[in-house]
Amino acid sequence: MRAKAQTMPLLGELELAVMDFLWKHGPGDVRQVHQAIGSRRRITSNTVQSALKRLHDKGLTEREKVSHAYIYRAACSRAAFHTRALGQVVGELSQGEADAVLAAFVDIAERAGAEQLERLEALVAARLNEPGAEP
Amino acid sequence: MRAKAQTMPLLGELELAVMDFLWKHGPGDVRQVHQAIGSRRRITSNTVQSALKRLHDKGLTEREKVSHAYIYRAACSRAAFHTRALGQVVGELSQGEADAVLAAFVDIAERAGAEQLERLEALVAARLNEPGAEP
DNA sequence: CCAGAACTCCGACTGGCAATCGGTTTTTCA
DNA sequence: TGAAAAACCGATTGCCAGTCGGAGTTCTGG
Repeated sequence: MRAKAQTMPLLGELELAVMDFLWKHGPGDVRQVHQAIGSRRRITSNTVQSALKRLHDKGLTEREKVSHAYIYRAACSRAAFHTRALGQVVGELSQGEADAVLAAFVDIAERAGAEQLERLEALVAARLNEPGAEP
Repeated sequence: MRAKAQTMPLLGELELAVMDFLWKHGPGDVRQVHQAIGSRRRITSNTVQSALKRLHDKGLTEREKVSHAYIYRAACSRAAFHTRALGQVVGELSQGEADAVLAAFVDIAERAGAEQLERLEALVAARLNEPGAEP
């Protein structure tokens, strides 16, 4: 029964919320993360800790033991994560149909507003002009 | 235990293969699909039928009973599906960070080759010039 | 020095989904 | 009418996220 094996980079909702917190507010311990996103969900800090742990197992967070508690921080930037996640989905979709994926993305950008299309245009232009450069 | 609830458009590997077949070769019955993608995987046609059925439950295939057998066909174009799937992932990722997603996508396009970047540029330009128009 | 607070770890359970079949019923048609 | 082809149903397996409870571990203040 294969399927989700190579699908590692996709996260659950709580996991994503946790990463979001780390990206927005920087490193934090379980208490802080739970305070920020866990308490309003009515979940125990244990649940938050499990999420942090799973994220750590997946290599998405790094941690450092400060006294007796771990301080977690995102192991990659939001941008890098986006690239990985999108890349994965795109890879699954574009079985030799790269064009279709490009078109689909442009659709989405357009739907998000004309200004997004313009931003996209600018980004592409920038890349075309100067190759090489990553986060 | 929420999480994958709104994540409907994401498919398993077999399901994706089945959709791929339908997009490439047009409508087909269980036998044909199994012949094409199931036999080389050493799975019974029952398994293929289950996949087709699940896809039908999800609204991704439509079917018509021809004599006693169903003829399945994709309920949406590959492009539409790509747009939905990508849109979903993008939506999950871009919690107010639309820009980052755009940049990530450009990264991917670039990684796929400079010609992809140029295609992307062309697509964007086309959209900017004439708004409105879809398959 | 020690009790209790603050943490971490581990394991269990639930719910859900894809894959995969086997067995049963229904439909065809020679 | 009876065998063959199909559809349908339901069970099983594996995996994963979410959620805790409880059992150790480490501080820390009195």
